[in-house]
Amino acid sequence: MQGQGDRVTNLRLVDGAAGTPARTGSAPRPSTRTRSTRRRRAFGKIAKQRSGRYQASYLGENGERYLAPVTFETKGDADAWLSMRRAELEEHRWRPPDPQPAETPTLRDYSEIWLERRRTRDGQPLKPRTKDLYRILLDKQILPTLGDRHLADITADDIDDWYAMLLPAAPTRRAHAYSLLSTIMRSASTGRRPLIPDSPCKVEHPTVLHRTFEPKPATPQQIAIIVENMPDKYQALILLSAWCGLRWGEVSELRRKDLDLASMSVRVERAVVWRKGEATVGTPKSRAGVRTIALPPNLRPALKRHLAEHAMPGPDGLLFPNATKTGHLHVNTLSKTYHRARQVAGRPDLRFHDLRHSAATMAAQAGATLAELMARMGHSTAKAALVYQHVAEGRDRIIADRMALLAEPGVVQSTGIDGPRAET
DNA sequence: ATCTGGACGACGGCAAACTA
DNA sequence: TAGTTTGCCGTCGTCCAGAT
Repeated sequence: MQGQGDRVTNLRLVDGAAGTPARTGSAPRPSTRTRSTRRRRAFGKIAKQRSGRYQASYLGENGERYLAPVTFETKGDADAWLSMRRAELEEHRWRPPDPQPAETPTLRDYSEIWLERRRTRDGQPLKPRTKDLYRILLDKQILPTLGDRHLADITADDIDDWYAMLLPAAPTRRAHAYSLLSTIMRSASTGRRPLIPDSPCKVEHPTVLHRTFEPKPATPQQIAIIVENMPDKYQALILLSAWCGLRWGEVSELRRKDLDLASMSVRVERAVVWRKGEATVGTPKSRAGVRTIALPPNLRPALKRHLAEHAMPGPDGLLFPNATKTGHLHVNTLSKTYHRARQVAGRPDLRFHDLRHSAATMAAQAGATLAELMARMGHSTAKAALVYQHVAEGRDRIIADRMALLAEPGVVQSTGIDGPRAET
């Protein structure tokens, strides 16, 4: 049904296609040639373009002239296409082509290519997790509703309706889906050869409102209780997460060579990502994630014991291998024991990642400057680190109290803060 | 034979972090 | 700041080994 031709009113679009190869999903490619090319044409017209390609047109039942949606490489191909239209007319199968331009690909076709070719701003392919997410968003949220629509047919109203239909109960997913569709449509409307004049994604305030992030750090006492209640082989892992702020992907990729008990430091230069049951070692989340962190001396005995009893052998031996000692530890492995341990510590709300927040808060309370905190946590922007500085602002009270001591020597005041010190 | 708990994979969901 | 990219969390289900 598609590909019979377009009204002359769509001439501009057709002209735009002249000189370019036939677009996908357009006219069926004729495979046969007719013998009538030398005779005067009884049906339709074939015009040679400046590009050297051939453009076919014919009169429909309604007397209106229709152009083939693509130009042809040879005159024979154009002729064959006309023969097919002629047969349709003679057998009364002919229908006027869809008034909407049909030569833009469907959203499904376009997004498949888009996903394969997409590069981040620095020219890298998408990370596997991101590609997985986009795949799911396309398959579950976007394509079932809009996949068969041609790009040029999708209106802002369609997008509004689709957006309204998405489950508001899952705001993040909804925002992601919209954001992805918006990006794809923008790609289609820009570049060297835009397929549509403008992106139809016009939803106002589509993105989820960012909540203010409030870390609820654990105290050193709570951390100690959690550690005590973890199986022996995971205790050092909790300590490193809670005191050095390592992310899960970072701590589970640590190897013997990364840990230096002589200088009491740990080197973070790799992270592991799980995808479809497979662990992949890559770079940390950000470039600033590569760092060396000084270890609080209080961790030494536990780390030493861990190296002796649980880590895999050799400099490349994983510090925290899986049960069979054949590979990386899966995050879910810890969940049950960790949940039990945090319950005992009276902190059922403390997620594993909050251990990292605890480390940052303690570092800030111990007097780390913004730059020191960023380096320690592997933050590349100040935004995240500032949160912890804010949390530790009680330090200002201490400073003020101590300043008062300077004025009144001999008067001892409580600081009111029993905050942790990195050197304890 | 049944139960229990550890390990871990899949998946839906949210938040953190980065960048223009 | 908005938009984009990436990682983490909780839950459910399955498999398996050891205990009852």
